[in-house]
Amino acid sequence: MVPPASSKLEALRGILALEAKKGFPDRAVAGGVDRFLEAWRRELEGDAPLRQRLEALGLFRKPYSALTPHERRDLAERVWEGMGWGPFPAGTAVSAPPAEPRPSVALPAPPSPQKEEWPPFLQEERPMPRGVSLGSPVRVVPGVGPVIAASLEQAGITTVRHLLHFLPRKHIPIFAVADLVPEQAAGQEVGVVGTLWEVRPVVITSREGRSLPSTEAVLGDETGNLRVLWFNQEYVAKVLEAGQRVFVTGYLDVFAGRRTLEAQSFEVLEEGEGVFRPGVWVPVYPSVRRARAGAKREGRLPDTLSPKTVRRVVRTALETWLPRLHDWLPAEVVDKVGVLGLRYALWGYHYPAGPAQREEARRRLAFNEFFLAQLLLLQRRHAWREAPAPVIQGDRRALETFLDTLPFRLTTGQAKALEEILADMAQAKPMSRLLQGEVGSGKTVVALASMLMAGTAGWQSALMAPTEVLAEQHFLTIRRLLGGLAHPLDEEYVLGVYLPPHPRPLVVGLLVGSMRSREKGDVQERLAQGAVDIVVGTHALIQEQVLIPRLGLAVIDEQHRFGVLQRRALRQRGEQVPHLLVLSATPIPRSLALALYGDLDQSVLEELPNPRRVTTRRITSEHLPQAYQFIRQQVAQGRQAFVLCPLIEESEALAARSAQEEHERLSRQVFPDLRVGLLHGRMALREKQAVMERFRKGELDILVATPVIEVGIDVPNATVMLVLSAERFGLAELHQLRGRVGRGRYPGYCILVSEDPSPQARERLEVLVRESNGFRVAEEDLRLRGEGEVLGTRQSGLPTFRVARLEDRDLLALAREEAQRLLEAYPSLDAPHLAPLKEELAFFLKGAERPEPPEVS
DNA sequence: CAGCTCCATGATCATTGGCA
DNA sequence: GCAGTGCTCGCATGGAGCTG
DNA sequence: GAGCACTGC
Repeated sequence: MVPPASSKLEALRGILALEAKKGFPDRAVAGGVDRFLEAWRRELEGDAPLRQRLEALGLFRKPYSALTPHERRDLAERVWEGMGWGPFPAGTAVSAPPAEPRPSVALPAPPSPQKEEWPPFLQEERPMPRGVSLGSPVRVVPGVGPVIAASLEQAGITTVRHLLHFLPRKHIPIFAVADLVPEQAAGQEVGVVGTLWEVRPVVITSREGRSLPSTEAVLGDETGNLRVLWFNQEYVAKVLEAGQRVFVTGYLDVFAGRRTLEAQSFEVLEEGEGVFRPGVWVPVYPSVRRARAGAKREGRLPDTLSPKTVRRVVRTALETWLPRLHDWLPAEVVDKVGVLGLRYALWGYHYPAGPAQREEARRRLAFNEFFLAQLLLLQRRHAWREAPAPVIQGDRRALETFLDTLPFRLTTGQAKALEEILADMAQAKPMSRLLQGEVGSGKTVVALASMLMAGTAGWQSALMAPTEVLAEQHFLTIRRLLGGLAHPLDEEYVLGVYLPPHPRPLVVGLLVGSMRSREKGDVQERLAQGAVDIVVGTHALIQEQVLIPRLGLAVIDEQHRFGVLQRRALRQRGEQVPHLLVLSATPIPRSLALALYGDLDQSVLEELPNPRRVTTRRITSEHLPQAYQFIRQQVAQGRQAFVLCPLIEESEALAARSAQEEHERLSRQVFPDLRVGLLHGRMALREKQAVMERFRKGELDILVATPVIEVGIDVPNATVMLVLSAERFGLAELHQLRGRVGRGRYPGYCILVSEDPSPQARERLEVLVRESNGFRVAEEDLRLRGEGEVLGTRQSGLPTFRVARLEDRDLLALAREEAQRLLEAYPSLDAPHLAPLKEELAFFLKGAERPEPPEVS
């Protein structure tokens, strides 16, 4: 029921004290003191003695708001003494007589007046209790029983260490009441800490007439008061009572002119719980699914652990373990780099006392990621290069022959990269090199030249692509590049060329899963006999029982996907460790490449052999007719056009369908008079080859395609690239795609069609309109994805970077340096004092094993 | 298209009465 | 294992955006 | 009010 009216005495006391402190501005109660008084007076009907007493003191005589500050002070003092509350709090002087109450805007209200202090318990140094360590199961955390433990484990959190590293999804800022203005708190969940002055049940009738038994409360801190409302939660009124200190989160709303907090959760605070105070950010963790315990009544059991539970568990883990946490990063590194100690970083990432703390904490954790990653990469590199590789010195004259038959000359970049590769292969140490350059920069030529050279030296090579489609593309490209040579052998899947003065023809074979088994067997057999010098394929190459006895050079086209694990598998493929060349089509800024490919040397193809002139524009589908008109014009001038339909990842079928539909539509309705072709990944290789051939020859005017054409199509006469649903593509991908046009004598046009009105989507695409340099596009892309989407995720068999960001390049460089230094001193990290580090490294590495997708189809 | 998660929303009143 | 005690946590629903 | 952790058997 309604609390007795007298319980409001405490509230009144608080209000008066607060008014006194601030100089009687009538701001202690949202909506004015009068609002409070009036409501109260009504309730006092049932308590005549008290009412009379108060009236005698003059409390209800005139509206509070009508009094001058001096009169208010007199009144307050009178009431205070009259009620026997002891000496009246002196407070500040009455607010300066600019008689008018200050306009509320004049309150500047610094958002977080507190200093960002660290909780003192972090400094304590306590020994780890016996039998317990960071690796102990979560069960050992006080408050975690079988159910919670099982739930956490299901979410991949099995040990205390996991708990400490279970990072918040976001934070809820705690505000001082006065700072809680709609402009500050708009839309986001906010927290407030304060004392309850009043709690009462209210019934709210929803618009549809349902009645929601709810709870209303007034909460105050030193800066003001706030109405708090719990919809449909009557029990709150029974649980909370006036006088308690609570922490409440919710959404700020202004209803009928009053600020109201729509509560989401609350927590009663014990005395001295200092964690919750204005300025601090409270973590919100990803929700954890509740483990279905013994099939107890499933009725009305939320199937997720409550956020509060998760928060509590993590917090007790932090509080219990941080004081005993030993920083595994050597102290001199911590000092030199100038990052926080591990304890502070972990605490600060969970419960930062302000933005500065959070950023500092984040930087330390980012450094962790970089540092551990570098250790892994460097170790990996070391391991790779430990075993001897064949010394390969090809026939230079044969190389000349090949280069001479090309319709173009190598750029200086290509020539340089090739020399680097050849030099590496001539060493007895396995090459470990990354060749970077966007599509069209001529990576394939370089790779092919290298493989041919290996062939002339009597060694086999394998070129591996992440998907069958790409493997086929590579094969076709190679076939074209070898076009100028004599072909003693020219089958669908096998191709042989003479490379004078090398006496024996060099044979290139294709090997992908979808080939007929007879042909597959054929290629495999020849491969095993050493009769195929260069094999192009997918993982099938290394996963199935394919023997490549004289494998000397492995080239991996790392289209974002290929993991280090596969690289490792390569090792066992031949009789020796092959040289390794990794191709990457995504230009990555050099500094960043270290983070992902730190185990590889780098060759970069910066310039394009044929700089394109491509004009790029962004339109919405309203303007499609004009775009079609434009295509029509170009075709009339003898040019050709691509129309690209998005590939929805993992769903070749869908993409094929949408491409089919588009093809249908264009050929029937839009361009019935033109020759429109269709190309998608589901078509048989033979068909694809035929379609592309026709397009190349100019027998088709328009080619509707899926991103199959990303690689390998080179049709100088094509000038228009129309991309539908462009927002579904990555920027780098789009950049590559537009590289498909404007290759010949004619300028190219890229038209990006996108409906997405969001500013982000627009800005992304605008980058392409503005930038023509692939590296800069990539950089912009990374920058825009920034914040949340970090370093391109699971690129190279490394764990995902979770907190590291692009802006942390400085840290990356430092991490690399320190990792190198450390490994020089302790190559296998065996020193006793590095044991914790090794342990952490293992923990970090585990993050890499899980997300590696099997990648079979 | 489905199945998840996450996130936002959900609602009002009463201001009197009248005298040493 | 099992029961008893004492603790903490506790709304409902619909729409939106993401992943498979 | 229910589930859960924890305690003591």
